[in-house]
Amino acid sequence: MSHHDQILQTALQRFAHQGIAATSIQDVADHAGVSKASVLYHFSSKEHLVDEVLSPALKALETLLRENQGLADAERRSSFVDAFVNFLLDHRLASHIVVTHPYLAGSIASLGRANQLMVELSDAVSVAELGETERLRFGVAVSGATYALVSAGILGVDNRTNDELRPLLKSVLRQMTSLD
Amino acid sequence: MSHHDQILQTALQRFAHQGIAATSIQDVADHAGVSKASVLYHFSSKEHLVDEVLSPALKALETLLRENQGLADAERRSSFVDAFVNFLLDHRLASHIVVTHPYLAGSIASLGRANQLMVELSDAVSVAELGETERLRFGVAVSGATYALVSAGILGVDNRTNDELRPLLKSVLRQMTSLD
DNA sequence: CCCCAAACTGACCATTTGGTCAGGAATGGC
DNA sequence: GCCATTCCTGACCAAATGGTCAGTTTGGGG
Repeated sequence: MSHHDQILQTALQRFAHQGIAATSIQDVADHAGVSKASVLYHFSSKEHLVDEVLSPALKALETLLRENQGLADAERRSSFVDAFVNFLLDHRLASHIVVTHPYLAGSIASLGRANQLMVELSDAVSVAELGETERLRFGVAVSGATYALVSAGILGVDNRTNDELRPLLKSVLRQMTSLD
Repeated sequence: MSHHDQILQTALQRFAHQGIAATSIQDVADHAGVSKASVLYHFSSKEHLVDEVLSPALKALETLLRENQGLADAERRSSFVDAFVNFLLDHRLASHIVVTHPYLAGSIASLGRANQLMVELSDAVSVAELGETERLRFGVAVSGATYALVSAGILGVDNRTNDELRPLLKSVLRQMTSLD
């Protein structure tokens, strides 16, 4: 693997494991086996490094949102639940980073964008015909799935493989959002 | 208000608003209107300051856990849901801090303790008689409520007062955990 | 009024941070 | 073999951080 990609992958793990603020460029460099100056050669600043790290997850989230506009009927909400679970499982570390850094949204572009997408996502869910209770239920289910997957150990769930987890989580979310 | 309490209250807000790592002692001092040395006079280190800030929420969580041992039957789970919603609404900022700083659990005692309590809490929920699906559903509901309340704006929910939110959230959680 | 302990502070320190820069390897096209 | 471009690094810098300390202010009890 190229140094470029090695740094990206290491940074993803370090940011998710220690938090962005507590992860210095030096720390990323050490764990990636390169010099600190090399990290800054490939990614001109720490902020750009975070942006590149989150980029794949952001693209996936944008696609998910584009393809699930207006979840008016139960059928579309059902397909949305499936797609969202897939997204979470495919981008667990990136989701962890986004969820645990709401306060950096103002200073790091990609985190701001991620939060914006989450708002759009909740808007898409909050179509008028759903009542207040139903909206809250849907929101709690979606954010619950996010947090449950993202937080280590709390549910004793993270020692499962993605493939074990996928159908279980989809089933639970369908029940909770009254899709079954 | 005494300087001591003024610093505590300011620190709670700053930690929740900016994250612990990104909030310097100087920052807390400035916003509290005291000197940095004064902060370190009252709380001998940043770590101790965090501990004191989280202390009331931790005590409340310990009480909640003690009074809801073994949620074997539906009745007890019902009272647990109510108590947990009350806890979240009474300690929103502290919950925010705990939820967004899982990676500091190893270096800050109170955050470690908070995570430990969350594990105990999920253990208490995971009684044997509940099936795998039910456990996951209960966990998603609880963590969903946590995250929904804690994350600003995502659900458009945080401009409500606690008193508006309390019955709504309790109702939703009861539905989701099949208590109604 | 005096005194002493508690409260508070400015100055200071070692360390770490994000970032710059000038220069040294490596690499591929000619 | 040579050259240019890309890759990579050690040395360096200004700023900020957590924390110490010696000393000043403050306020209540005798």
